Parts: sequence; structure tokens; C-alpha cells
Amino acid sequence: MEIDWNAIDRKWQKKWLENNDHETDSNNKEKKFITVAYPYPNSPQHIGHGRTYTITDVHSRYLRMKGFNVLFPMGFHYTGTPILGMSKRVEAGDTEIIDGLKNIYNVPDEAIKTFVEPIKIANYFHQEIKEGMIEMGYSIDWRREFTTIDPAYQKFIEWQINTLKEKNLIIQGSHPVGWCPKDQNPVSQHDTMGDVEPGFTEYILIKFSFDGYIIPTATLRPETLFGVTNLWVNPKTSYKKISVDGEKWIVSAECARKLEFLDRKITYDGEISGSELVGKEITLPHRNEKIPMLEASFVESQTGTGLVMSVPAHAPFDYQALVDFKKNQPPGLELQLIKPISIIETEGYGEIPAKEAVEKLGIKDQNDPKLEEATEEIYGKEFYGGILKQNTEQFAGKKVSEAKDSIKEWLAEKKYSDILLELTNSPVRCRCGAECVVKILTNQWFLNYGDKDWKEKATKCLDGMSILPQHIRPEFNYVIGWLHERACARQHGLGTKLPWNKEWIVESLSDSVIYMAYYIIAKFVNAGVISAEKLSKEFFDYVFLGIGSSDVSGVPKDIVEEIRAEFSYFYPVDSRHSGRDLVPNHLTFFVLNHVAIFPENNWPQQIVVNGSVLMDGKKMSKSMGNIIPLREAVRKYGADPIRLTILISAELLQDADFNVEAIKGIKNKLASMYEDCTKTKAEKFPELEPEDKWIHGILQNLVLNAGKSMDEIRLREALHHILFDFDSELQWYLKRTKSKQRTNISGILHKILSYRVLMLSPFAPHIAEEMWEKLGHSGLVSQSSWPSVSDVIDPNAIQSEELLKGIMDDIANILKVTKITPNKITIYTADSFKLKAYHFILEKVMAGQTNMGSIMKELIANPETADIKKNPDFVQKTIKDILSVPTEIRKTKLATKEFDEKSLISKELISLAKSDFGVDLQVYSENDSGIYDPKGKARHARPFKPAILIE
RNA sequence: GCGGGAGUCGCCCAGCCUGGUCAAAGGCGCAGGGCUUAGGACCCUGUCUCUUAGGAGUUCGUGGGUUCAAAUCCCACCUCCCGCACCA
Repeated sequence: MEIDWNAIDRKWQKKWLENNDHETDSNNKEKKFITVAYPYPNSPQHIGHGRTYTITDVHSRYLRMKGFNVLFPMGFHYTGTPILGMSKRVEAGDTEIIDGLKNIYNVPDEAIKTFVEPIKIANYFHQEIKEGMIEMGYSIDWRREFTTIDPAYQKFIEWQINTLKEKNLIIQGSHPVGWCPKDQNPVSQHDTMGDVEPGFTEYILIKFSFDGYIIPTATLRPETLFGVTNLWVNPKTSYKKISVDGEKWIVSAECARKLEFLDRKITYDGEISGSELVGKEITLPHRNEKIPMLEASFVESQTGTGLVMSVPAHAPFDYQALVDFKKNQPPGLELQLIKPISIIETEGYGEIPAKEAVEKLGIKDQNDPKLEEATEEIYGKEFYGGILKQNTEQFAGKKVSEAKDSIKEWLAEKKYSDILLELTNSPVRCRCGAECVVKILTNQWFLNYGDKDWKEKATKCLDGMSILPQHIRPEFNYVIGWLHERACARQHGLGTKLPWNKEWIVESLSDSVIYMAYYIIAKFVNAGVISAEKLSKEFFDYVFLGIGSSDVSGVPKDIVEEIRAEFSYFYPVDSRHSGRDLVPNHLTFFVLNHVAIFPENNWPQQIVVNGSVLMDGKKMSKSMGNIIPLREAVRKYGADPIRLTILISAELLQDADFNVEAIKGIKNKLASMYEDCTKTKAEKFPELEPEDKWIHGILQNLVLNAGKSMDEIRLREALHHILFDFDSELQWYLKRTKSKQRTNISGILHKILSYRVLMLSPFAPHIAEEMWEKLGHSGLVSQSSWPSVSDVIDPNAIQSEELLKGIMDDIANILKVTKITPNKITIYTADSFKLKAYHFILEKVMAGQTNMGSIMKELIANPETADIKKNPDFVQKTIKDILSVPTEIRKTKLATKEFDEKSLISKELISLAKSDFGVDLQVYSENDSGIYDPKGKARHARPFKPAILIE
């Protein structure tokens, strides 16, 4: 059947709109406040974004059907720098970005022209995204929409940030960042050429003294100071004499420049060439001992300070340089006597690990690239497995991994060392072309996420929350653990200014943490009830925290009370949805900021995290050209098929795979269900036959299982229940009724179908409405109740059908193996003493007793079942039978002692056998007189496993 | 390195917490049949190996262990994925 998906989408979206179906105000019903991370409008939404929002929508729709008053609002996050960067690139005529906008996102030329203004980009994609959300059928209350640069929102953020500052959770300090010296701006991944993240490490500078100067050398292994034998100098480098905060240093020119950005006061006093330094002696910082400076070509002026401290026993570079050096020296000279000093004992290595590594890898000279590998090996092994030797003074006997920090502290305390921050992946170039550096930003504002009390409170909140899926929970705990000060303001981009320092703008991950509360305000602002300038500290304090009174200047008291009431009704947030990439930042900040600002009764209740979407098994990316904008997909396939395809391919946290085949499958499934709806009429129920009772039981189970899955947002599983799991059961039912030539089941089928449509409706809201209408129901399915389980499931009905199915399977099996064409089938049911034995064994098994020998003994001891000894195989097989049956069914079997197999089979199985195998079937109990049993099969009969003879 | 997660019958992916419903669901693919002018869609049957009586054998990353019983619990190992910050 051809279905015009787009027409159906529009039809029902219009109906919902006419009914104001998704507008939610406070009322006397129980509420659920469902939120999802709002989008950043720098591109249209693609299928991947669609997943998070679709899950949230399904969640909201489900809860509505469960009878809750559900609020599902949406806002738009304009704050941030990427839009600014985009705008700059468009202005510069960057073809890469312009082509992308045109070809992937189909943005018209006229619109692109306006993109030189950042706000135009945000506005354009804002509308684009919103349209897409409407077209996807999201049940959003649009009256509460806002952007983060609305004046009223900015008032809200000012209040938030002021409140945090009052609580001393915002502090000032310095912080290293990747920095473009030309733009005078921090750089992050999307500001650099090739999108590289500027990474940096902290080197320890060990300060050696020389002739009134300090010669610092950079190292990542301060503990090796005890094994220093000399310094390495590159004779070809011209070094600078500089003064650093009053101290006189000798370093390379590159190093001097790096120091300038690290908030050090530098003046240049002169130069000294490397060759001049070679051969001179310097003094160790920690004891009065002199070592020489020697020449080495591997020393690079751009790395560290341009001078290297040599630890030949433990650093392969140093070891090899020493070997090279000695080759060029006349024998017998004093310098030939320099010997590596071993200071670390490591299992698997001897006195001089560096030597072993160098020799193992066959390294030829100090310019051999394999030295990197050797260094990595030794560093790793010594760090994790090494123990410091006696010659390391107070640190002797400690593990390297443990001693390192205390050595660092000791060096700093004694002023033997300093710090140098350096890019690890240099050169990093800014998009403007300039080479980036590490800069220490001073006077930076931080949220003090390192605060112990704050962490404790957040952990408490988290412990009380539902986190779905559960196994992501440890990740939240981990993040709270390692979080420390986090910059909360930057100098560029759209956003709200810091109230106390207007040069700074509140950073985008800090102005998006408690905005769910603002949805309450937004409705009143949008309706013109209250305006931005009236939103004072007193107002927010009262509305959100209940502090002060409703006497707020400029706002009528009853309005303030109304807003406060609505806030009190909807808060706390019942569920927050987002993609998993926001776990280590937004979602955790969301918890932290809530516990900082709101009282415990308004702490969030739940977080639901989902994975991303792949296209044909591959990651979506611009370069692959496999990004499908959501709206394009909706036009092509319809909203519901997309919603289902995204949801059905993976459980919450897994990556979902989106592909055309999958959509096709879903479309077909929905189409055939739709067709059924057009054909099935509501009729009166007949008197219920066994299979009717059975299918009702199955339906109850379906509702139960689907509901359980929905409650845990296991949407994939729920969809499977609703769409597929029921099919094989329904098939059996149809087979049964058909073989009995029944014509009175339409009413039952109609009920089943109605239930399935109800449960489908949160997932595929449009087609479900259409199906609902076709089934002849009045009203909207989206406003109906989720089906409830009321009927008691008849255990006898379940058992009967299981038995019939089992026999049919057995017959089919025998026919398959023997390949005979049946003429006549005879069934033999077990004798009553076997049933008694069966129940005895069942009880034993249920009590955990499965030992064959003791069961046997007890059976023989009982005269009622003593006959069992003629047939010892029976016990063995029966135990197996029982174990291969679900615990649920075991219980029902235990509950129903009387079960007349023979009459059931003769009533119900004959017609089935006739229609399936085309033969007549006769039934005997194994002890019947006049039994027809030419092959002696009857004695093999077991309860629920009758013997079969096929001729 | 730290932290989190995963390895299942051609593919995707359930099951594992709470051992026996497990030769292991479902979807896709493939094979046969039905329907159809044909194709598509849809429906049925089959899809580890062996088997002329409903059975048996070998499987759930690898190797051990616990148990009457292990995909499921314990230990060790191998492989893969993700996050580690000033960025939405």
C-alpha cells in the first residue's frame, strides 16, 4: 500500500497545533518536566541530532499517555565562539565553508551573504532547526522558546552568575591556554589549521648555576637530577642572556619568547654562543659539585630551553650523545672518564637501562629516530616499575611514580627549579596563519569545581538520581572527581557579559546549566506579561528560591506569585536528555550548578544519555559527505520512518546505524500494520475459546514488557516488543482459528491492533493517529491512555497452547528427519502415575534438588510412583524437560495439578493436524484398553511430552 | 597512563546484573515455496554440524577455575572503541 507520509505528517501536525496539544501549564495532575540539551544553531540538524530529540519526544509522549502533565520545552543556544569563527571565515571568502553551506546544507546564496554577521547565522539556523523539529512531530511547547541572547535570558544568567559569586564559587586566577599572538585570543581545535587541538605539557626547569647566571634545563623527569653527569649544548645555537623576574638566565631565543607569554617579566641583556659555553663547568643546584657542558647535535633550540641535562644511565638520547662525544675525543682525556650514574633500579634491566635499550634497537648515533622509541620504553618501564637507589638521598627506596611529585615539590621549595609550559604538538597554526604559543592568562574567572563541599553535594545529588543507562553512572562520578577550576568567561563571542566585569562574556558551558528554570519565565516574557528590565535579583530570588517576598518592584504581586507557583509546580527537572559527548561537561555541570543554587527538593531527578548515529556504519562527517540534514530526510522518507529507524537500530548508548535498507524495512512494517487497521473492524467478542484466552495472555505480557522497557527508556527493546515480538504469537493464533474455521475473531484482532497502535503512538505519532482513525476510534491516539493490564492471565490457557505447539513441533521434526509422508498420526498421553511423578520431580527441581539418584529413590519408595523403576530413563528425561521450561511456566504447572491432556488434544489438535499435515489424528492414553500401538511407542509418553506414532 | 565500555551463530545486534526458558530473540542477508504479467512489496519454510522418530555433537575473544549445570559467576590474558577540559 502506498502511503503519502508527508501528507499524513502535515495532517496530524495541524490537528495537534489546532488543539494546542503540546502546550502545558500547571494544573492539578502530577507533572513531568522533560528537557533536552538545546541546539547550537551553527548548522541545520542532521539525523544524529534527531536521535536525542526523538528519544526525548518519545519519552514525553509516553509519559503523557501514562497520565502525567508533561512539559517539553525548547530553547536555542546562541552563546559561543564557533559561530563567530564561521562568520569570520565567510567574510574572508573561505570556499571550504561556503561550499559546505551551499552543498551540504543547501543554504541559499542570499542567506550566506548575510552570514558575515554572526547573529544572522544563528537566526537562520535557529529557524531551520525549529522547522525541522516541528516536521519531526516533536511535542514541544513552543510558547516557552527563547535564545540565550534574549535580554531576559541575559538577566537570568546575570542572576545565576552573581549567585554563584556570592557563594564564593567563582574565583579569579591564572590559567594556561593555547594562544594566537596575532589575534590576541585563545585558540582551540576549531580555531586552528587542520583542526588540531593545541596540547601542552609542563616541563620542570632545573636551575644550574654558571658564572653568575642560571642555566635552566627542561625535563619531564625531575628525579633524574641525581644521575646528571653533564649538560648538552648545541655549539651552533646562539643563546640569549636574559633576566627573568630579576634573575639572570641563559636560554635559547625560542625559549625566551615562550617565557614572555608565560607571564614572566623578560629583558634581553645580550647573547652568548653555544660554542662559548662548551667545555665550561656549571654547578648542580642541590649540592656544590661541578659538571661540564659538552656539545651535542641533537639539542634543538626550539625545544625546552635549548640546553639539556644529561642523564646517560636512564635517557637513551643522553647515553648515545655521550658515546658519540667520546668517539671524537682523544683517548686518555679526563672527559673520557665520564660514566653514567645509575639511580633507578628496574626489574628486567641492569645498571644502565639506556644502554640496553640503545643496543637492543641497534641505534647508530644521536640523530637516529629510533631513539624516541627507546626513550618511550625506558620512561614507561622506569616510571611504573622503577625504584630509586641509595644515591637519591632522601628519596631512596621510593617508587619513581610515587617519588616524582615529592621531588617536584622539594625542587620548587628549594628554588632549584622553575616551570615551563610548552606545546606538545607544535607547530600549531591559527587560522590566521600565526604560530600559536602557550599563554598564561591572568585575571581569568573560574568556577571552582574543585571545591570539596561542592563535589560532595553533587555526588549526593547524583546518588539520588536515576542515570540511564545505568552503566554510564561511574563516568559521572569520575568526572566530578577530577573536575577542578574551570574558566567560566571568555573575551569573544555572543553571550552575556559578566555583571562585575563587562570585558568578559560568560562562557557557553556556564550559561547553559540551569536554564531549564528559565522555561518557566520564558512563557511569561513571551506573552508580554513581564519584561526583561523587571527581572531583578529580588524577582529571581523569590521565584526560584523562595527567598524574600513577592513584593518585587515593578511587577504586580499576583504575577510574581503566579510565576513562583508555576515554577514550584514544574521544578525539579524530571529528566534531562543529551548525547553522551556531554557527559564530561554539560551534564555534570548541570548537576553541579543545580546543587550549588537550588535547594535539595529542586535537584534534578534523572539523566538519560544516548549514543550517536552512524550512516551506513560510518561516522558522519563533512569530509565524507554523508551528512543528511534532518529536514531533507523527512521530506524524502517521512517523519515516522526516520524516528523508528533511528530508535530501533541500537539501545540507548550504542551508536545507531542509519541506512536506506533499514528505513525501507520500517516503512514496510508500518504500511502493513496500517493496512491491517483499514481492514479490521470492531466487533463483539465471542465466547472465549482456549486460544482466545491464550492470545489475551500474550497481549497482557506484551503490554507489561513494553511498559517495562519504556520506563527504562529502552526504546529499541520496546519497539521490538510492539512491532515484532508479537508476530509469531499472532501467527499461531491465526493458524489455530483458521484450522477451526472460526469467523468471529475480528473483535479480538481489533483489540490487539488497537493496543499495538496505542503503544506505537509515542514512537510514530503521525501514522499512529491515522491508524487509530482507521480503526474507528474517536479522539486522538496521542491523547489516549497507555493500555493497562487488568485481566488475569489464565495459566491453563498458556499451558494448553504450549502443549499443542510442542506436539506440532515434534511432528514436524519427525517428518523432517524421517522424510516420510504421513498417512496417519497417533498420539499417546502419559499415564496418571507419571503425572504424579512429574509433579514430585517438579517440586524437587523448584526446591533446587536436581540429583537424579535421590529423586529416583524417593519415587520408588512411594507406592503411587513405584512403577517408575520399570522406566528409569523417564526420570532423567523429565528432569531435563523441566529444566528446559521457563521458570514462569514451571510455576503455572506447579499451580495446576489437574491437566487433561487427552481431552485437550482430541478437542484442539485434530483440526490443526488436518490443516497442517492433511491427515487424521487419534489420541490414546498409554493405559487405555484397546489401544492401537503397533510400534510400542505409548510407553515413551511423558507428561507434556506425549508419544507420537506417524505412519 | 588514568577512567569508562565492548568482543555472541554471514552481517547488525539481544541475552550476561538475577546460572538451568540458550544452538542462543529480533532485524538484515541468503536459499526454497506462495502471491504477481514481471519486478517490488507481502506471506510461509529453512539458514552451526550430523541424524529415516521428536535425537546427538561442537559453539558465545583466549586460557584456566567454581558448579549437578556457565554466553551468564571468578581469575589471568589478548584485541577494539570512547573521554581526559576551557570546546559546542
